[in-house]
Amino acid sequence: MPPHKLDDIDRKILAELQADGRMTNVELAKRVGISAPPCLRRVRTLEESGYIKGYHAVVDARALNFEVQVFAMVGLQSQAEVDLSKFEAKCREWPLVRECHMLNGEVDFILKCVAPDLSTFQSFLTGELLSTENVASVKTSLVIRCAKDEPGVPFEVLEARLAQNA
Amino acid sequence: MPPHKLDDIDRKILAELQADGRMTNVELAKRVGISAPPCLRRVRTLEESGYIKGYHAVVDARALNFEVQVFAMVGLQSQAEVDLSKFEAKCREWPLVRECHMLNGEVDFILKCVAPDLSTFQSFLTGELLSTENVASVKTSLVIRCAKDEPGVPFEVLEARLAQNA
DNA sequence: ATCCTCTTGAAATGATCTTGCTTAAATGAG
DNA sequence: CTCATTTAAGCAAGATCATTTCAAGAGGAT
Repeated sequence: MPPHKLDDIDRKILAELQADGRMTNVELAKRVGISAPPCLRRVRTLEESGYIKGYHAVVDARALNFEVQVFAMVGLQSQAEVDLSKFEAKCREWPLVRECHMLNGEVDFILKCVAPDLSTFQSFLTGELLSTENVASVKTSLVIRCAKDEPGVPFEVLEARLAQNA
Repeated sequence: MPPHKLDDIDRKILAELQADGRMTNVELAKRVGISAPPCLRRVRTLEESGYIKGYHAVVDARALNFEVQVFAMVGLQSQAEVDLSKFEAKCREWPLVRECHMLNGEVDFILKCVAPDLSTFQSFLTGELLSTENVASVKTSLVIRCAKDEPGVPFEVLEARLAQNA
């Protein structure tokens, strides 16, 4: 159910819910300029057709004593599809690994990891990551601080493109 | 208002809302084992004390024609605090840059970027990023595919640690 | 022009949110 | 150990919101 042309209102809904996922439907309807029932129908449609993949609360990791965030650049020995998939499956099992992206270039994967402290991460690194078969090299970088963290789509850019094509 | 000791119920609430940020309060209350009013009070407290930093809908970037995702490793010439801050401010202004993390090691920053297509990204890269003062080097890697993307805290790990300390 | 389809908005109903109050349990001082 | 204090739970009520139903209007095709 992927196609389903979006109109301006749909995009506004997506932008609003991306900014505040707990907004009530009446508030959302008011902001996008339609009444509540059609607004709710649109939201449901956007959910069912996959434009909205879920809703999440952003929890402060540091407040929960996860002090350490690390990017790990991983190189594998074999890049055969089977081996790539095996490594990805491992990543999905490791709770400390929150993101796993396959890249082009010299590095095969980049992982974003969290841990309560450095020693916890180190034991994961040596005990799990580095001792996984097919892992050739791992280069890690500690996150000192985060200047921006806004996952999602820049709707400003999207609107600009649409205005241009009109 | 950062302190405010969390108990088991609070952690359950955080875990549930991280998994489904749009859950109704009565459903949440049922899951964590208390009635609705105290549950809502706890959620409000968690929000006000900063444990919950916000709620967001996850929008499918690809469905909105953002086909390209790139990690950019940036090195600066000067690492004086003023210059670091200047670069971070730039990143906050660039809509294509969704995340900006300062790292230790040879690379100063890692950026996660999105773009509708490669050419859009390339013009951003050459026209903006590379022509910014103080930027010494940029190495980019295209994301081929994403095997895991679960921002947030691994509550399984948190619970395991607490059980151990008990 | 007429029918068909699709979407909207108003109204109604049921569920949820939210507040104030009461009560019970936990904590500490004497 | 007892009592005062504090903290949080549950209950009940009104307000708000979600969701369904349905009639009406816009747009397209015949």
